[in-house]
Amino acid sequence: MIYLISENNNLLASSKYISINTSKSLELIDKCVLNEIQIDTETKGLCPHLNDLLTIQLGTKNNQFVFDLTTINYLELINFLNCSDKLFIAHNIKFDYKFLLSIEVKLKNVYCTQLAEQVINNGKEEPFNLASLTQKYLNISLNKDVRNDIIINGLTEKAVIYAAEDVKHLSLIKEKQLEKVNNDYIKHSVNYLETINLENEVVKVFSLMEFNGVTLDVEKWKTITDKVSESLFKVEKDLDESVKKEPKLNKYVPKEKQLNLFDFEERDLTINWKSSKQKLSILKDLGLNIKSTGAEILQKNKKYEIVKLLLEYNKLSKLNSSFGNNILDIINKKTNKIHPDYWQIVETGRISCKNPNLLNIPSKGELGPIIRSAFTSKKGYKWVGGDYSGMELAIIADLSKDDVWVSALNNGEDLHSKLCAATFNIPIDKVKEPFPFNPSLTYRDVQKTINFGIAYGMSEFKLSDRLNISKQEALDIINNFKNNVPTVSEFLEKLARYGLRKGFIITPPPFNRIRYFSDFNNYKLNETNEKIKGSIERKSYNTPIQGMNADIIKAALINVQKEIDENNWDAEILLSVYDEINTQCIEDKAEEWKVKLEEIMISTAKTYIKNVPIKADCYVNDFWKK
DNA sequence: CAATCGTGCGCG
DNA sequence: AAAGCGCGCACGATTG
Repeated sequence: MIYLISENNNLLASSKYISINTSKSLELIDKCVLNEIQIDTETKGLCPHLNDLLTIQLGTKNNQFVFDLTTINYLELINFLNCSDKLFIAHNIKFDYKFLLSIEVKLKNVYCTQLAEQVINNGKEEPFNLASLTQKYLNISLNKDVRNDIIINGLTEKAVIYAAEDVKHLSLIKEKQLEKVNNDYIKHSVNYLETINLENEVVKVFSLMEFNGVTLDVEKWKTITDKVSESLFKVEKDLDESVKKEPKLNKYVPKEKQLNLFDFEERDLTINWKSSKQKLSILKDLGLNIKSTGAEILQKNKKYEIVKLLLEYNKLSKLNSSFGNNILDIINKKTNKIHPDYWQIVETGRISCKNPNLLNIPSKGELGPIIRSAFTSKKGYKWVGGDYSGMELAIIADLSKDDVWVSALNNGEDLHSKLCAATFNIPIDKVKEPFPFNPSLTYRDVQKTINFGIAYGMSEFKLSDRLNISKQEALDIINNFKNNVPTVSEFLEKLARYGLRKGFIITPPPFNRIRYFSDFNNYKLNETNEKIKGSIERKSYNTPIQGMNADIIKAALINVQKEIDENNWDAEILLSVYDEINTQCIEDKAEEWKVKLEEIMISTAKTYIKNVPIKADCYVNDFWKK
């Protein structure tokens, strides 16, 4: 049965549903709903700050309630939602949650059928939109065409029925999903229910983060981007000039330009230095034997002036395009803040971010910290942020239980230096001396490359390339490394064997996040295909480590938000970048909050990583620091 | 002319 | 570029 709660006279007379008032409907809901209730919203657009919330639908399999917010007084409904301890089930709940925030509703318990589906089929190429799930699990086809109708025509009879339909099937879908989780547990001894719970908790934090947004100091940003484009322009001219001076590149200089002494144009060459193809052709004509124009290759040919300039040009060009004034167009007209879209689950369990991507804002080099400093806390508030240090190394130590790694971290030794001394068989006080095969690096630099690289399946090809040494030398170093930390090597190889045997890999307990390898079937068809095999092996190495890191940071976000809510901190989480959590807090509490934040980050990680110490460093500032 | 692909690089 | 993992974005080149 469909119930409509509306004051719209055009709708009230239909025989297809029953019209009742809010009190009566909430009474009914309380009576017929035991512990879970399905929820959905219809809105005038995608932005909770700019577009109105039109309806809220609550429902069970048998009864659906459509609240027409455009005509009723919904205070009572708000109160009901805020106080309810029931589990609210929705598909893509982050969307609805943000719109509920706009009318000051915060649901306590939620289950998102989309997130659950993503967890269950993580890595498989299966659709997870509502229509697909309804089809797949219940063999019912949903008609989604009416959605745009609501935006154009408002609530019609057809729309009421459609809106009700959306809160009819989610409970059953949830049931089927949990059945599948249970079956997988029986079949593979993998229980990723904990991951589903984690995602359903942390989605509330991501909703808040998106809703609250981040402040960008526009004037500061413009000053920086102006400086970048000015430098870019200069380097471009220098590049043009050096082409004109180089006889080998004569063909890029038009004849008439060569003779023209009174050239008043800004540029007289037509080379597009943004074009990889043109760059490659020019560098080849200059005499370089290269196959691509990536930074790593250019770095090795810096004896050419043009290459040096090109490296500088590429850097500035990247900053100018990817981190230029485009971002200003994304600033919300109403809040004057940036509200990015988080994608909550990528294959390893990490998040991603777009419109704009706040996970790759520059932090390195001369300009990085300046660029980040344009992200500020709001007036009267301090930016309180922090990050875990060496989390992935700690995870490797914790999971492998390798004596060398574990004891180094437990004794507060420098892991890179210690391993370095072992790999190269040199005294520990000599690790910062130049690496003989490539004196621009130290032994310790080389070891760092290995520690982060080998653990993810880096081969002698890449290592030799990276360090400018022969394949044999690289191979010797790798073997030496492996012999010195055999437990780490065994641990990683075990993961690779598991991945190749099962076609999926899981992150460590308690989360046991599963990741299927979509190319596993291709591997089974031809097990000698080293390309696919190698790829699965490397993903098997990397996923548990990167994934556990992601699981932990999500748990930390949940705990930080819990602390804010339970103890009424005047603070909010602004953004989380891999192993960073950034918040803002009212000025006079900021120092206290910093201590608390650090404490929560550390204690959260400690509940999952038990064999080695965990460090987090937090700070109080006026803006984002690196 | 729009859609898609390829290259390259920002972050961890 | 097959040969370290995970992303999103911009731009040029190609395709249809």
